[in-house]
Amino acid sequence: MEPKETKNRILDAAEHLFAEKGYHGTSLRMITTEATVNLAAVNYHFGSKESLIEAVIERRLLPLNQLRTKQLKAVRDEARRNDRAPDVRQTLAAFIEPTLSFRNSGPGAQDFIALVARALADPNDTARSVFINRIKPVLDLLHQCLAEALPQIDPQTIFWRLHFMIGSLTHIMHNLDKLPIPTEMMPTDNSFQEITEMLLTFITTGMEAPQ
Amino acid sequence: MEPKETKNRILDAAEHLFAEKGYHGTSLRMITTEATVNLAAVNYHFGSKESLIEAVIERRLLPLNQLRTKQLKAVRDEARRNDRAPDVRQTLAAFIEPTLSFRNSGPGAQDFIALVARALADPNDTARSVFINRIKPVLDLLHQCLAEALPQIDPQTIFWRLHFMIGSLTHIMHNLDKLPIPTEMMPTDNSFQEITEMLLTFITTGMEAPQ
DNA sequence: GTCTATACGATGATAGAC
DNA sequence: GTCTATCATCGTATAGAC
Repeated sequence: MEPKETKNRILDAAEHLFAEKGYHGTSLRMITTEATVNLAAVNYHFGSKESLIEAVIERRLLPLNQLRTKQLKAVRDEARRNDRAPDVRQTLAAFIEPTLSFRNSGPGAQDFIALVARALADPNDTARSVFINRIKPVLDLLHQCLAEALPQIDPQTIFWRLHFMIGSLTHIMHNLDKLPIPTEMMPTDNSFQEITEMLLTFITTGMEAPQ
Repeated sequence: MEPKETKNRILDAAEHLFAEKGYHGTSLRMITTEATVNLAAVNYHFGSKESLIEAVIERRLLPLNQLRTKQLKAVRDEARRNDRAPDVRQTLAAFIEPTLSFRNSGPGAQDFIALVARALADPNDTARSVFINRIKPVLDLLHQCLAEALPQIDPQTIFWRLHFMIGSLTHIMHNLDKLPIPTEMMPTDNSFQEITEMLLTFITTGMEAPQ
């Protein structure tokens, strides 16, 4: 078996199981069984269970953050070229849309989101600090763009509203297909796109609220 | 030892450890050691580990939901008596403020919030379904109040905005003292109250946004 | 009724031979 | 890279002391 093949099979299985059962709820045996590799292969390729979850997170997060950064800079630079402030909704969309299209890129991506949601809820998890450290530069850039877009609002207020936004985003991404949703509350079709628009309206309006 | 004393010691220790290490990360032996009771006391008083976490959740959640329900009904009935629509900010405050004052009621309450955040992130956790089932009636009441307050907005849209709000609320409650917050972003004093006001402004404005 | 000491079967982690 | 023997720890059950 090619070496890359083994590593990826382990990463896929780990992503899936960590998402479903949590870090402590998943054993190395479960992972290696699902990946149909030998138990000791994890220690061989990744060193430890803890390094494995770090690798799982970085594999997805690095390209995602690159895309977010690229889109944010595009919005900011376009506004600067035209000598005006960036549009708030456009700025927020530049951050949010990569997250959402990523979510629809496959079942592994949804597992990853569940994994991140877990990591954020875990006060001691190593996954938590990996995630937070990696996303901080993107958040700083987003904050800077919003400060340009909303000069009338205190940067401190923008900072907190940004965290309210992150709460809404992660909550809805993680719970969209897990919530007990009455049928009459479900948008008719292409529901995901509609809910995305609703979210964007909600947070854009909240972000622009007078102090 | 008084019988209630033992049960409460177990509940306190379980709340603390489940919040810190998660359900699977906590063993009954850790709990009974921290509570300085015998290992078998858990099974005697609660039957199983799973029943124990249910008891942990219900102990806090029932009074909290009663308070929320009472305040929501007060706002609604007051508005009806005066033959006008309920105020949106007041309605949201009736739901949110008990949560926040509860959070400040002691260290055990903060553990409980961390526990709930964990439960919400866990797709399979029994704690999750206990929490969701218990809070559903309150959410239904809140939805009904908001529909009265915002007749111009589609109930379906209100429903989703309500979930965006819950995301913001749980995220900020859980992460308030865990986020890496630059000192210049921290409100000068009584920060918790200020952040609450900011949250209320954010979600009220978002909730009232034109469709 | 309440608590304790102890045991059981299952399962996970790990080190060392190959 | 793989296999296996070994050990720790888990949740739970039970018998009996107070």
